[in-house]
Amino acid sequence: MTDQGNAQRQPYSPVSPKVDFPALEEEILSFWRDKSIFDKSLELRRGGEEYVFYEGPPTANGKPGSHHVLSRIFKDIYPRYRNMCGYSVARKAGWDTHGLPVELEVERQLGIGGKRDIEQVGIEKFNRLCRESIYRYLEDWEKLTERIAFWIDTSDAYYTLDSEYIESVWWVLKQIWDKGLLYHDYKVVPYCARCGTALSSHEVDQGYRTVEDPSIYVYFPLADDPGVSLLVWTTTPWTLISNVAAAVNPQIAYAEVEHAGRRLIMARDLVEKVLGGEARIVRDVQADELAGKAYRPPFDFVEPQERAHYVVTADFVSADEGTGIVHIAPAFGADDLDVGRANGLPVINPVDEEGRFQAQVEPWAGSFVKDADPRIVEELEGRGLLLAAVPYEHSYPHCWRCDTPLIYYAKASWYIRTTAIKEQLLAANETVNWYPDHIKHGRFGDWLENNIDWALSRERYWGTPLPVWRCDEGHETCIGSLEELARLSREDLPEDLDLHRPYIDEVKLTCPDCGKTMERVPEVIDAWFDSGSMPVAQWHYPFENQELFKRRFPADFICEAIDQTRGWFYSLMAVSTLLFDSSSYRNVVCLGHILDREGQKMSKSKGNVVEPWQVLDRQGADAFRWYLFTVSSPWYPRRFFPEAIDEVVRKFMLTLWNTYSFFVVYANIDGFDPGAHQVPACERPLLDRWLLASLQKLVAEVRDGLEDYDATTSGRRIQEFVDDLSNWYVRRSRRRFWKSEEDQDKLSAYLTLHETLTTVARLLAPFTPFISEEIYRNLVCSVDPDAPESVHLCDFPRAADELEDDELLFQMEMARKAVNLGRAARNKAAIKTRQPLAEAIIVADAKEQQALEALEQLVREELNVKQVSYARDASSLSGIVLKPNLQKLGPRFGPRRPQVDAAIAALDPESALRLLEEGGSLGINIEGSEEVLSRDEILVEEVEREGLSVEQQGGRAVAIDTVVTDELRREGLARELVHKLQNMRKQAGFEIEDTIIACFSGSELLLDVLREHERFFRSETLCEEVRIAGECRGGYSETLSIEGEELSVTIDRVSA
RNA sequence: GGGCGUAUAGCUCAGUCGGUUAGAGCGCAUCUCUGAUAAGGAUGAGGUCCCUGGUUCGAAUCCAGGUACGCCCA
Repeated sequence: MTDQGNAQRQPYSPVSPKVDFPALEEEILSFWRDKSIFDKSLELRRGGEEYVFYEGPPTANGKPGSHHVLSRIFKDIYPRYRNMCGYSVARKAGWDTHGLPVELEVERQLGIGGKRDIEQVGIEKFNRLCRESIYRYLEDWEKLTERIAFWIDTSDAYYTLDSEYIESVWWVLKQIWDKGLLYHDYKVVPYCARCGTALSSHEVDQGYRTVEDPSIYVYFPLADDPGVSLLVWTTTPWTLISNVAAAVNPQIAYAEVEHAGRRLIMARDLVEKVLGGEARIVRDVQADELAGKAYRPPFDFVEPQERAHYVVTADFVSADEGTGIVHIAPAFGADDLDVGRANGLPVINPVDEEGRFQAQVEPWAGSFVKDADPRIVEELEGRGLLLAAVPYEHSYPHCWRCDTPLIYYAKASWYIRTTAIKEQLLAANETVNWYPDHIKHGRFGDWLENNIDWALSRERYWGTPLPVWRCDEGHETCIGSLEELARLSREDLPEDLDLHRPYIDEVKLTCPDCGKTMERVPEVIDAWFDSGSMPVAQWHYPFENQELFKRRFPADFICEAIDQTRGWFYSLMAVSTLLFDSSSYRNVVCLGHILDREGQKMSKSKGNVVEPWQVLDRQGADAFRWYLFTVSSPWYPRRFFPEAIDEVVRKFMLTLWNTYSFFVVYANIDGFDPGAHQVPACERPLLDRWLLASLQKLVAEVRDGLEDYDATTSGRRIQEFVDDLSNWYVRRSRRRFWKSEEDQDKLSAYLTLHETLTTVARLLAPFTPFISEEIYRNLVCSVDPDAPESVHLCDFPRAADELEDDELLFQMEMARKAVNLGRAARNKAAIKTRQPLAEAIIVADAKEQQALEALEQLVREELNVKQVSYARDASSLSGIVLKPNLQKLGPRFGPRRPQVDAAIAALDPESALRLLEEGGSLGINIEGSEEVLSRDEILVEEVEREGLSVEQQGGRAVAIDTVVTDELRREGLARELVHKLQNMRKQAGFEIEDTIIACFSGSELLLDVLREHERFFRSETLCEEVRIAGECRGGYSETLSIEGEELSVTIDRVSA
């Protein structure tokens, strides 16, 4: 260590207390880039135990938002932590590139809508545009990913559109096919006529809206008795054209009713609700009696091929609403199709794939079915078949992208029979740790319990083609590899065959069964199947990387938002259970959503979206990360707005930064090099040992938290520690760094603070990778050329047992509590801390007293008292006064009462009270006569003892002696002078280490104080010379006013 | 319509097994400390612990029903 004042060797880069975090982060980003730190961090741990992370591929179909920052930083922190713990943690990025959202983006771009338009454009061009659209947004994603320091290898990303990826997905499907679990069947599905595709259930639910539809009551006259009609209710008039039956429930009681000159049949319980009071019940009717009865259908555009238009029975018919008789159109309802199958009813479907009536429905041919509703209603009314039409408000699904009302439509689709592996799925789920754990048997477990077959196919263009080929004979084959495709192909495959449509559709196969030509079925598959296949497909398994796959299956950790329970969390588990009868992940963190300031969901349409760049450019990525890690449990929905981050910056980032900058400022002044000195921890002062003990506890707690995927608790603990570090350790130690002697005490302080800051930097590395890198590089790399060049190449700290010291932690806790109470007592007495006082009395039991005695000097300094003494209980700190109970004594003594008052006041309150409480009699002398007072004639009031100020809380108490003697006052004035001079130095713009000359004139009292405390004054203010009433030339002058005394002061720097 | 989750100070959040006067930070007011700090300390104002009912000696906490918001499903 060099002598202060000598030529300085500054070991560290100077640090400004003012810091621009975003600019700092940009510098660090380029350091990471230049030195390939991420790659080095992977290389460093190669060969270590694998910790496997799977990236759930985001759909790069738009710019990333704040919620993506949330998921990406949580995906970042645990792998970073494991990497620092020595695990080998590969981080392969991935992109979900297929699916309807991409197609819609391109449709918008082209200004077209619907499948017919797309086919006019041409599938080739359309799919090319889809591919380009993905790459356009990828750049935004990669930029954000780098900026928030999500370390993931985007250069080695998997893309679901790659041929290798598709080949693996085909292989997966082939496995399922071979198990007989892939099948083709008609089902009624929610269908968007505009997009020309069925929607999966998770797509459907995104578009429910409350709308008003017509609901109508229609007469179905009985064929053999047209005077009597079934009364049928429906909210989809357009489906009446496809009506083939009417269903009744055997459990419901029906009745024949007379109403407005007609005879009607309907559920008995609904008569009044539907028809009102005018209806008259003619007779009860059993459902059995109705079954089989034929009726006249409302429309006859289509001639049914099988027997139709009669009453059937079905359990799903309810008497909650409508009429208890349900019209059946198997083409347009799931229940209807089931009933139709059970009764051999025909499927009448005069609606094309765009949702328009076909030519045979002459009056409305070409109309979208729902648009035809009003005209259908008019027609029915005109023919006297309509009882009533009333507007009906209900929640109806709309296409989540184009907002077209969905229709339920019988379509042939491909399914995976996941219901066949339900037990295996449930068993696989048992092996998974869910965070939060209620998801496991709650939302996710329930979903598995109620599993339905996976509707796999989509009648679209931009997706992984379904690898099933079919010949005219109806033979089908599923292709599981390119090799197999080439083998069965009638022609040689082009070298660089694009496996997407339309190219794949041109590949014709030879049927292995009959030798005829096979063509591919037209469907592509659900994009969720792509992402669910990533454990194998990302490695092009099983065609390559068999070993790698084995090592990296299943994942130790995945992380997505809560909405993925039915999305990726499910598709991953379903695929791996189908293939390997195992879950593909062991731990899953399930994040909540980000809401706006009002707790409302962020959405473009509400305009309440917070753009991540707003935060990144202004407050920085570390602040953003720290906020999201620590503000609340990640699985709770959290409210978010940019100002919320300001607090994090002030409270945490700047506190840490200033502690760091404090160290650098003084270490540079002293040329402190940690490598050149050693003071064993056990020989360091108490405060240092306390900080180190406290740090060990922190390290252990942070590790525990991160092991348990709880970054929030770990982060909050670090924040508390940094607060203690800055506002207790550094504040308490300030003069140790600042003093001019260079002894073991000063060295200990430097060593302790250096060790602590570098440990905290390593602890923080997974949380806030930028600021920890800055601190580490400046504090470690500057002085140790052999140290790793980045904090991210360091080992995560381990608690050092030998530094732990629970007793010391307890002692400090006691001391800090005593100090807090003592300060409060000062405050109450309005005596500023700068004024020294004689004594503080602390109430403590024997154990606490022992603890306090160990830290007594610290307590004395903090409270600025000359002496600390102890008391066992608080009663000794306060006094009591006895007062006459006027209500009792007034009547008793009358006019003599003032003398009674005086006599009571003259008593020694403590002993008098003791006497009374022990049952003795208290005698007083009133004008010569002895009077005895009882306990209830006396009131006891507690008062503060003269000359003491007491503060207590929860059984603890501290009193301070408030008597300021002249000597104490003069000492206080000396400190006041020092304080003012320090402010002057700051005002004058002097450097911390500048020495000065000071000249004074004015108040004799203050000049006296100055003479008396000159040594103290000079050492505190680095003043080489005090000139009283002397001449000062130049420099900086002020006239100080201290307690009404005026003093002119001039200070000047002593040139070096 | 059903399932899951959330609701505590103006704001952001803690609150252990049901147990004393429900806490912290921010913000506000008053005071105070300070040659690292954009900071620190003290005090104060600020609470229908979402509502209703129940269990209990005792409920923010447990139970039932509701409300609002979010997610999932229909």
